[in-house]
Amino acid sequence: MITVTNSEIIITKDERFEPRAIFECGQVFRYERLDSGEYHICAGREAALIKDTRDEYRIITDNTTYFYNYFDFGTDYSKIIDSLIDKPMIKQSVAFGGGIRILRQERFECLISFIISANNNIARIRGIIERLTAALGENRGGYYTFPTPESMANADTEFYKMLGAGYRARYLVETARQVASGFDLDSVQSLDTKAAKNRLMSLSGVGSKVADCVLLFSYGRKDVFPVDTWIKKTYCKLSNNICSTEAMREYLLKLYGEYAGYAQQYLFYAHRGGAI
DNA sequence: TCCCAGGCAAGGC
DNA sequence: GCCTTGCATGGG
Repeated sequence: MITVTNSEIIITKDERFEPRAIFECGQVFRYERLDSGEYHICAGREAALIKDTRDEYRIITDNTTYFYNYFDFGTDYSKIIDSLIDKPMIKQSVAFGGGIRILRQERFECLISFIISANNNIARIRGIIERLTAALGENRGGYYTFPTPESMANADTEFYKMLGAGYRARYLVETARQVASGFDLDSVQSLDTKAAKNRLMSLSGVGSKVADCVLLFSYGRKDVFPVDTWIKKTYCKLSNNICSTEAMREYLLKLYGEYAGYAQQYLFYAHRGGAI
């Protein structure tokens, strides 16, 4: 059961909702696990604290409407799992990470985050994003908002190198400037998935994998299948030895169908986490 | 230490 | 079109 008040969202533990799985499955980077086991999460201009009590989780925030949508509480995950569970390779992954929810993230934040993610590791990605928000975000007393396209467009490549972005610095400048000067991220939603992907890939630093992640995590598209190095390593063997990135992506997309994006997250989290 | 990371762009064929 | 190569950085 999910209960919403004006200061918290309460989720009983029989729901598909597991903070550790949701935050540590690699879909998002602006979270912190506190010593208490609570999670502090920043998203766009908002923030929330997720508490774990004996019988329920409580999302403490002054914007419950935002986080109700952010955590995708309008979607029935048990139904999705039911439709996936008999497909190949999925059962153990769901047993491990069945509490994942695919977050509905801010588009620009998600785009920038996954440009930074290219050929990078999660610990470093988090550090770069943290320094980026501290430098260009707005201080809201305890946390920073994600920078606007305009503020990012006004910085130069040297600035992003200073944050540790390395050779991605140029991509960040170019993409921020494209978005700030008229590339309409919202209008991409009206396109079908293939056209939306091509549109996103016209941005600097956005290739097939980053575009899939952005579509999955901030456009609610589930007919995508991001293939990264972990998926590649694991599924070369399990995909009929179809091992080139694009061929594997097509194969797994077709195999899991309309819910491929969910399947991908369950598989990624379980395999990368070493559970399988 | 040395390998590697939620890949991409550019250049060669 | 497909394949190869170079790439900045720091975590483990």
